[in-house]
Amino acid sequence: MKALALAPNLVEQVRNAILGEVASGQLGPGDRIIQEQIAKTLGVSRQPVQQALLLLRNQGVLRDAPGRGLEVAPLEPDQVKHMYDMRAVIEGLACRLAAKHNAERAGKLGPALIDAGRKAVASGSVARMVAADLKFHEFIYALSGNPLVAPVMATHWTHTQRVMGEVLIKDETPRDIWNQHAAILDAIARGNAGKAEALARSHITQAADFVVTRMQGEGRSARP
Amino acid sequence: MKALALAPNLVEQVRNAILGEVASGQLGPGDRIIQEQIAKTLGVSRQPVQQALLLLRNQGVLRDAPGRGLEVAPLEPDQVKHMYDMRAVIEGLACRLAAKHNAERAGKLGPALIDAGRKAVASGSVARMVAADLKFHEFIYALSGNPLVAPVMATHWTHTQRVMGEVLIKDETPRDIWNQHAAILDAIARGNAGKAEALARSHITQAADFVVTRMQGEGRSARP
DNA sequence: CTGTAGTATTCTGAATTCAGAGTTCGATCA
DNA sequence: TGATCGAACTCTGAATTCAGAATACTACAG
Repeated sequence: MKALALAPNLVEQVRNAILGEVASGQLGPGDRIIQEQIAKTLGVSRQPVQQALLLLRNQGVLRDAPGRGLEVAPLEPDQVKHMYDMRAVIEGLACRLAAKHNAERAGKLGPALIDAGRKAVASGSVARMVAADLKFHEFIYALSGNPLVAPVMATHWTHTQRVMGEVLIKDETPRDIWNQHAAILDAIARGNAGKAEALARSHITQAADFVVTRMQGEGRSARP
Repeated sequence: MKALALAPNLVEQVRNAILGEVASGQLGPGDRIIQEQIAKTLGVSRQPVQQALLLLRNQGVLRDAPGRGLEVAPLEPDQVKHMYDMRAVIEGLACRLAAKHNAERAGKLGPALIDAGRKAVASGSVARMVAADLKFHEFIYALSGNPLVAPVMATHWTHTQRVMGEVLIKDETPRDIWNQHAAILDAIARGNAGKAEALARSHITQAADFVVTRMQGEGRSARP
């Protein structure tokens, strides 16, 4: 049995709520964040809100707007590029470790995720595609056996969702993402650590190029 | 001019104070963290303390001790190994980027840091050695031009200081760290991104092996 | 002497209150 | 008409207070 689930903090709930607003575009870059307003909306006091905001600021989702509190951080193409650079090497590490330590588990459980992903693409729903993508990568983070990977990447996925929200909504995105995923999984399952790492890196790098180009084409994030 | 330095938060000060206690060994693994106690000691209310603790918990310096609040996270060799794995790839990224974008600046400003480091080793002071080490690496983070690197690595350095405090105090540590640093710097200055990355990785990996072996030899962290 | 039940204490999460800094709007003067 | 000074308001950081939960201690029974 799962035993006693530790109480879901108000702080955590608030954090997720705000994160959701940002990722879904309800809150756009530059929008001001007012503690009391959020507190009232969510029906809690300012205390947990303040803590959640502190966390989000430290993650880079929000940033100081000196004199007027916090605001949603803008999504500069440069920033996104930096983000993806980081993601590429960490993802590479995860794949390398997964190949080294969990090859057979990858071979056993991975194909189902690939299938699910391809089905999501077929469905045409961006949300489902992102979800399947996330699931595949989280699977690899778990296989890596390094508990530090997942939390760091969670931050990056937050931003990724924002990028998706702002850039990819009205776009054909499939490309051959899932072929790449399949190739990565294959390398891991064969225990080929070096190849797995290299493939993962170029997978992320390609995604980065795609997204950044798209963003620049859009003439950066618009504000009403 | 530097303009108005943004107010030094109570939260930040509290965070640094606690971090210092942990890094210096005043607070050892497993020690309980009592909000009110810290608040009284530092002469502030519990509010900023609580926020600082939240941050430290998210960084992994503290961890939940269900039912009795927070405690200083133990330093398991496995954990340290994972930490260094992460550090290795990020450090590799930083060096690669530095070589790509800031080769000549590295050649101009780097040698002074190498000298300073060798002098620190000669002085025999562990604290100075760690400080010089940190300074060299921070220099590279700056050269990388990726603003996400430094913050992530700051976390790792916190832990590194703890490891140093617990493991290396009574140890001869020089080895050829600064020769390795010199080699890395050279590769960066020549713009050889691939080599810089590879050297950085093996540099960190070696350090990891050294530290982890030492920790296991010590029979993990002692509690009185 | 050991195990259990009950009580008292301690500590945390959350709400409320307080004080200070900054901004914005309006009025007055050039 | 435009600019500057000033007052009121808004928002944040920090302190204080409140309520609930878990632990530890003590007393009692077996």
